Amino acid sequence: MEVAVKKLLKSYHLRSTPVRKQVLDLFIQTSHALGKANIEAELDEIDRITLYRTLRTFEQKGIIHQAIDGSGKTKYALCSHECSEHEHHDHHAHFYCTRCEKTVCMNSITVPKIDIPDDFQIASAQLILSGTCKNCQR
Amino acid sequence: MEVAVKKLLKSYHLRSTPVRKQVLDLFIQTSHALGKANIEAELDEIDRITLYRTLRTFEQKGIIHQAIDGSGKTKYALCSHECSEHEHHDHHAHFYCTRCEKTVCMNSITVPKIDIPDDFQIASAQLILSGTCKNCQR
DNA sequence: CTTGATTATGCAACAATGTTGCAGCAAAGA
DNA sequence: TCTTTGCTGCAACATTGTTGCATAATCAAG
Repeated sequence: MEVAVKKLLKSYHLRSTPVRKQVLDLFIQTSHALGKANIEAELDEIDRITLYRTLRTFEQKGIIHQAIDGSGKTKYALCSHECSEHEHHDHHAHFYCTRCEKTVCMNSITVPKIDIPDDFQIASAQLILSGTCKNCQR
Repeated sequence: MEVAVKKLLKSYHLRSTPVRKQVLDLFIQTSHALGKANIEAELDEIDRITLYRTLRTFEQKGIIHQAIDGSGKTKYALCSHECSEHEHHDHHAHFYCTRCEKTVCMNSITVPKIDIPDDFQIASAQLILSGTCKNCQR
């Protein structure tokens, strides 16, 4: 897997550095979206600023996307394969569990077609769902 | 109008203070959502912490709601009349213009019914649209 | 109109997050 | 191995979020 991550980075024209490999690997192994605090907790000793820039770079390259969930914290999740540097395709829903505070991408749910006044040009649409997830229900 | 704002505050069981009147008045006169920085710029000399608490209070009482727009900044807008302390009804879309960075509520657009896996209990749903608004198109 | 109970304000202080500049170091290809 | 290019980590600072506390203002009762 070490090799896979390396290849992945290379395919995005990014250098394989320890930080990037760790962060990317963490995203691959995690099923929910991750905030900076989460990542810093998982990867001890990681530099705050380097992480900030790593996430920014990954986002620009289309490796990860922001998972806006209304929690006020910026979270990120792996993009689906159609994302690229030039176009993000994160038009799926994000579900935020208010109990465990985890956010997951729901790739199966895409944002329905919306009827908009002509005055507005829509470039992207996102759907935020919140409630309680399976694990948090009794 | 001075009187109207006062009455409005009273109807929410809030004391009429200069700060609250100013902030509420600003919301009434503004057609788009406002972030803390916007408000501080408009109302010079306003105390940062007081503003923070004022917004929190207004939100709790159902006077304003957060307009999440993916910009990373928390913005607020007036609630429609159906909101109360106990239930927010901000299930309309928010449109974020990436050029002028203004966010507007689109009360006419409600979030469509979504088909969700049984595992999840949805408590609320929000729709974020972004692109360019009328003014920012040439 | 005064007064007293209650609530709001503003300051201090701190945490978390976002952001840039820069010097030194590491990666990738020649 | 060397050189170029890009990444890292530190310093430094801005913005936002948040709580405690003493003082001041509001509002209703008298």
